[in-house]
Amino acid sequence: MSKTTASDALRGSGRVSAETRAVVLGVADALGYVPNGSARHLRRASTGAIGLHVPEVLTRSNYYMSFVFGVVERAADNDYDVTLITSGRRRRPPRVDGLVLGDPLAGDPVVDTLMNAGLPTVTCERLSGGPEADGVVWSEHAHMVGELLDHLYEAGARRPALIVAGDESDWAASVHRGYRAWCERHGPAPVVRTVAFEAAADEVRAAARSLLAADPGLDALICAPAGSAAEIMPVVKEAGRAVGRDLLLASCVDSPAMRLSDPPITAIDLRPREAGASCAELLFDLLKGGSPAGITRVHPIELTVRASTGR
Amino acid sequence: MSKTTASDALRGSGRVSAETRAVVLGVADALGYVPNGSARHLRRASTGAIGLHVPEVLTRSNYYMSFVFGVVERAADNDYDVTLITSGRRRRPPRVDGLVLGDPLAGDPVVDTLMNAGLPTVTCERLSGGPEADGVVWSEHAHMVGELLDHLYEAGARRPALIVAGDESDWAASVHRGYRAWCERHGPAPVVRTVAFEAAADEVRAAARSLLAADPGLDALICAPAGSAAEIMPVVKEAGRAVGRDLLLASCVDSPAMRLSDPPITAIDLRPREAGASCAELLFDLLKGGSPAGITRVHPIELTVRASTGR
DNA sequence: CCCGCGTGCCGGAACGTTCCGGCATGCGGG
DNA sequence: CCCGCATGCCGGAACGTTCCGGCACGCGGG
Repeated sequence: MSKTTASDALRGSGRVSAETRAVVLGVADALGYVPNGSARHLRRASTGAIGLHVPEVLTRSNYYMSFVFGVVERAADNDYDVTLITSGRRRRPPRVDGLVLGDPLAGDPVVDTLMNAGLPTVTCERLSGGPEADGVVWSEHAHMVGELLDHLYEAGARRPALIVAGDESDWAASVHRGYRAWCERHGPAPVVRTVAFEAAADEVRAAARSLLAADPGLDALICAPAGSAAEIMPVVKEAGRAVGRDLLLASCVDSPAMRLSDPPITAIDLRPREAGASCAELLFDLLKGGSPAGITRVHPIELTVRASTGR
Repeated sequence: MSKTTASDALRGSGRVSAETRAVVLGVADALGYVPNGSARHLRRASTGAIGLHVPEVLTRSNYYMSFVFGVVERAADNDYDVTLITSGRRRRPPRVDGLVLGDPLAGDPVVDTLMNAGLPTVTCERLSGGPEADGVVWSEHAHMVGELLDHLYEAGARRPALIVAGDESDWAASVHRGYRAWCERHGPAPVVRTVAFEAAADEVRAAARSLLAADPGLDALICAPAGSAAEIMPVVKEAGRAVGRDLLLASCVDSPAMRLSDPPITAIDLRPREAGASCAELLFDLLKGGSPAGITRVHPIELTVRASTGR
């Protein structure tokens, strides 16, 4: 019983008779053998892990939490570990076989470093401005914002405004674009306020206040940043407006806070867990050579209508 | 120039003259040399990574998100990677040097597996019932709940009730214990409703509704589960109560949702990021042999008073 | 009978690092 | 002068796995 035979039996490779394999598996199990990852990866010139980076945004959205769990789940299916990469002081290139970047922000130094690490990389949404990743999973936000605006229009809104983050995030840029395109098609002049991607509630509230004060004719408001639609509720009340009645309100990111708001807020369900899984899956396809570099996949999203847009 | 000398120079070990070291470092830098982690770990019989598990709770709290970032940050300081371990189908023991378990729930099969993996382990809060981890970081929740109740008492509350998760979480158990101890000291009969650790909003609301209906004399309510205090707002209004006036409301877990609620809700700031960092730090102390197994550390928490308890 | 081939198994090298022991040199003290 | 020791450097083995090439055996066909 040589190590080679044992190795072949355990991995199901090479030429081993069925009975020998059974014996090997039995013994391995009895001895509680577990292969040494470092040795395996040394030999195979791989690491058995993928890196995951998400913007460190401390909002009340569970978007990234779900996204992360999606990535980890799919990685586990492929017998890969997931190593978190944060924006802290970075040392040498991370010891991983590939990278998943959730919502990479243009200008983020960590993102730049990672994109230039020479590793197979998948981004969730494009990195605007920068180089294209080897794989991209994206959703049709612009289109979906159009559908959302159609829905608001049907519910009676004629002057919808938008609060959105800046263009460093491709997601925000798409939302913005979709909004302007819709306005172009349907006549109303765009009314937009831009806030920081990681905007605190105060900033979003100030934007909402300014919008409501500037234009009393405003009859609908789309709050793009995660969780922010719920946060501007007090401002709306303060302005004497009733959400779902004389002001329709919607969010571009669904979350429990939307469902549980009073009234519940219409939102776009980005299905973050599935998005994470899709990113991981695409990365493994790239690693296995099953997909060519430069591939993109569309991740479907859904509009969830609630009382805040007049049911 | 032998590999040994190069290795010694790069790691700053062995006997190498200053000038040789300088040369080695210079060349390594020029060539863009980065040591192979697998080979290093194979030789050293380590993995260079720690495992991190948190309950997969999809609430609107950013507690675990912050906790995770705290762990990753401190691990990076120690040149360690962090591998996420979720509740998905587990395979062989994870390839890590140690484990951090955030809020391990008694009866969680993944937690049991990890605790029995024979790896150095640190838990944030105890694992009630199970074996003790090699290191524990905990906070004085029971005491802090006492302080919170003192504060409510000063604000006029005489019949405070509690909504809390079950005892599978040591945190919830401590909160519960602190509440009962305070009642013991101050006279009022305890009024408690228990919900699931991962309770959805509906369940918490039902508990709140039941409490308010059962006892009209109730003048304060502590909602322990993360985020839930904000979620029961509609129920309170529905019952014709005014938060901060005739019903004081507080949460045992602070979050943006508490700060941004209307009125803002008094809450206990658990300082999750620091808690994560503390767990990682304790684990590294254990790994280095600097601390004996069985050690515990107290993580300080703070009461943040807001308008929901009458300013 | 002999050759060729398929099957089952194995030895050895290789992956890149660390560590143990040893060698050469130079210097100071007895 | 010789011995001992400190310093600087190095060779080789080892970590546990995978993979290449090869060996032995049995069988079927020419």
